[in-house]
Amino acid sequence: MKFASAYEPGEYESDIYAAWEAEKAFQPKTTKSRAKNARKAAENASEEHINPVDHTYSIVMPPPNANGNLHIGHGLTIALEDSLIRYHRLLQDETWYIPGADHAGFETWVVYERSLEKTGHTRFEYTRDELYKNVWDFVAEQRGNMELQLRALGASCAWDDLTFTLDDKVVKRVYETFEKMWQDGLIYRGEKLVNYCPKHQTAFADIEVEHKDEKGFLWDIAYPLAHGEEEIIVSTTRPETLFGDSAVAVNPNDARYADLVGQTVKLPLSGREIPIVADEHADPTYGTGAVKITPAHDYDDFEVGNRHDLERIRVIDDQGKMQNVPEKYLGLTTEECRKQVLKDLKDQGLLRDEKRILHSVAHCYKCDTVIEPTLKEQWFIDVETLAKAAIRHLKKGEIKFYPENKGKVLINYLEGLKDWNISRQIPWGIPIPMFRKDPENTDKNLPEWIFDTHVENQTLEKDGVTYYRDEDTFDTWFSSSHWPIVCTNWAEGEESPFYPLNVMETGADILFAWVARMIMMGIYVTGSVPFKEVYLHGLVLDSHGQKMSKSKGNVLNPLELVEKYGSDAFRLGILRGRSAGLNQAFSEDSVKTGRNLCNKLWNISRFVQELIDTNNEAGEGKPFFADILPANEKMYIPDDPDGFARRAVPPAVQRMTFSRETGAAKKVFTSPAQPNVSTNSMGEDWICREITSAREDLMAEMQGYRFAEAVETLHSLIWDKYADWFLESQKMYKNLPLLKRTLEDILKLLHPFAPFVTEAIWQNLSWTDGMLIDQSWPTPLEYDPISAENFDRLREVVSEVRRTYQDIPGNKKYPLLFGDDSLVDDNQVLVQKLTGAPSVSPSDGTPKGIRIALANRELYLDVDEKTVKEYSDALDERILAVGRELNALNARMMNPNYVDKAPKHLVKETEDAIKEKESLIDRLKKERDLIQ
RNA sequence: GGGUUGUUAGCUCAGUUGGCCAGAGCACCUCGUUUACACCGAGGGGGUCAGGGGUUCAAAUCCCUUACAACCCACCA
Repeated sequence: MKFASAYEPGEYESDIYAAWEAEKAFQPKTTKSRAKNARKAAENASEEHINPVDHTYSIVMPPPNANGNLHIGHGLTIALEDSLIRYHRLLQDETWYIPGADHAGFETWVVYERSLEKTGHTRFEYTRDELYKNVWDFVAEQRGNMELQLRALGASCAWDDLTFTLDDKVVKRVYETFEKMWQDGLIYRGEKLVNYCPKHQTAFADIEVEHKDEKGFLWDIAYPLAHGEEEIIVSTTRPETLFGDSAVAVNPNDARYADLVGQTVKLPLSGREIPIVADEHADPTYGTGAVKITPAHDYDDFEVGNRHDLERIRVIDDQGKMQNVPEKYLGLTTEECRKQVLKDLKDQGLLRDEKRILHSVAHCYKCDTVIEPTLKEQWFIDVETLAKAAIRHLKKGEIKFYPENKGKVLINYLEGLKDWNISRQIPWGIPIPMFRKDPENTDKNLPEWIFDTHVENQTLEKDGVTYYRDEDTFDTWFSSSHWPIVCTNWAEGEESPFYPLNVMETGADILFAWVARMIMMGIYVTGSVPFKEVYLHGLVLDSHGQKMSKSKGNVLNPLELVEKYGSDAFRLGILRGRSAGLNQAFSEDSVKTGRNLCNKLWNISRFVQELIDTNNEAGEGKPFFADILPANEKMYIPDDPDGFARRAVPPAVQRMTFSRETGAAKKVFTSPAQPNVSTNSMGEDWICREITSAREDLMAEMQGYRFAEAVETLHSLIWDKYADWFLESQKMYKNLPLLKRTLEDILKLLHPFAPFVTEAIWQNLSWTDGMLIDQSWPTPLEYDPISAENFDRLREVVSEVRRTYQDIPGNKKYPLLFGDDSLVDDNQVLVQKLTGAPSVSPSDGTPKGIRIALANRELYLDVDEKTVKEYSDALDERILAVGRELNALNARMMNPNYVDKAPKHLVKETEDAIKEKESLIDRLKKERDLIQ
């Protein structure tokens, strides 16, 4: 006996993964990076072993943070993507699942800066280049963890092709695009308001800012007119910025202020004179209807400033301190300055009102500091042409979205997209390859900026002029928008069989930040959309539908669940009850269900193997998998200085006796080497039908990304059908070749979702060869449909007998007698086995005991009269129930419209059902009369 | 203000173009240990598919409407 009585995932998973990896089972045969190997393989291999590449199937992994640990969302991502990949691998597609690691610019930077602070240092003690080097080392120390975790989840990705977001090929591609955009005039340097975090001292894209509703105040401040006694009262939530005011705006239709437009006011506490302008921006119904305009520190005011050509005065510096203000306020923080200004205004009698209000305030998504809209020179992409092209392709339906509505949502977003700020003031990222002319040099004929990729230099000499490198780095989304292009090694003018990707799978929360940008960039760089389909998953919530968060303490760690229940259990669990785009709950219970299914399958296999062993020619077989691979020999020790070197093949794996050769010459099983099977009994025809139809259902479900349904289909096939009925029937009639074949098919069908247990079983079975991961998707099984249907009837009989046993008072089983009933007559042994009846035998022709409540069946339980009487209540209930069903059916037939208009086959079904119910009720009544 | 989603059994969710007595897993109740599995087997209870209206022979499914819940975008001086 090779199978333990319960499946222990911990004993198999890491060894199995190591074996797959050692066999290069995850690498596609032909990718550009492996073209040389493939050519060599083609030379060495005999032709029939090389399967021509008909279909390619590629997915790029959304790169997890190289510096972090995987969370539950990654767990879901891997479960989804790896199932797709493994499914297509079984279909013999040329699959390429490309793994990645993200430098996660800002995220990593924050972690690094925090660790730096702990040592008592700050970033300002180092040059940009030093900092970059330091973070690189910092990340190198950490990374590797993430890759181990991907392996634990079973991700069958092409490790040879792992791409890090700071790899040379990424940087090269990003620079090419940037240069192209620069030449196309899509890049501009602009002084614009940016979302600036004073703590991190960097700007953010709009999308990275979190708006929160907060309690605050609305103050009314009197601005005296420059000439005369009058004053105008403005409403503001930010009195400290009044030093930066360039105007006061009122609505052009606001009669109250009509005669003031064109006059000037004296700014309190400063005395500077500013105009009163008419602008639609001022809402007459809000506050006093007059609003101060601070173009350098407010988005709307910036626009107003443009319309009226107003001065932009920055009064808050990069550190969040006051500047360009009267001596008294200089150097104060915005908060201190606000207090002081309010006090001084109050003292001067200019503070007229203070109202509590609720308003939304922008916060840094990382440190929660209030975002200061700040005037800064930054690099921007003019997104209009990019967005328009993207919309055009989307409207043509070139990308199919799951869920479907996200396509519309995306178009909606692109239509209102504002220019994209791609500068970040953090050293950890890809340097912007632009150099600025020496400010001392005033030669107007020279360009202000020049493009050059020699960013390793801080300065550049050209024609005797010195240029200084821009110190900023790219927004990470700018580089990651190239992900499908870079990972698939797309190149201008060359064939790229793996681009566009078949599907982009990622979180619905980054539809705008990432998916939108990949689409724009893909079209801009390659001329075609970067993927054919997009599957977006929602958030994984806790069991009560609450967002997981550290503060709530409801975070589930995927790796802990893998450790506890196994990788397969986790994957099955997280896919259960989940559909595209929705935020849905998840709990440990669903993982347990997955674990139970794995164990069920394990025991099914154990049982099948037992049947084979005890009924077959004994002896032959191959060594037990667990004997070859000692469980204590773990793989993947990060052993390399740069964190990304390949792991050595463990000796245990080298000892394995698999038939296939290691390397690129992947042996492909083009014609399934499955035994010819034939069916000898109803149950066998039935299971062949069920497997075949489940196979078809699965294919449709995978096509439509209905993962949860696929899992359910498999659960029901394995548990309710294969184990509960087929195996039970095989305890009576054994068909060894069919047992083998059907078990193999089931292993293949489940393999995409539960790769480890299925492979572990495959390795433990005595007759299988090679590795399951390399097998091909099962072909349909042949069966006699009539015979399969007869088994359905037999199942009805068995179920009804079991139900009747349950209903009879006392826990006793009674002999089953059959009259003129060939189905039961022909299958007496099986019926006895399945019902647990003490005996099954022909009746003497006269009804006695309890009749089994099935139409067209002459079956009795040989029950003594006393018990029959006790049972009569249940019988009455049964008669009533059938009567109700009959009434409903009759009512339908009484409706002439139904008979006329409904499809004929439905009407016929109803008629048949009525006949059956009538006959049943007739029999039941007779039986009741007999009892009474 | 604009957009999106959800409301189906105690819980978490399926239900593909309208059509067999509305399904699954978990939980619950009863019974059980027979050639694998108690991470088990057999049987069972439980839903007027959020409310209202409409279209249809037929609606959880299509249309309108109300309520509740969640999310995204924009704005909030």
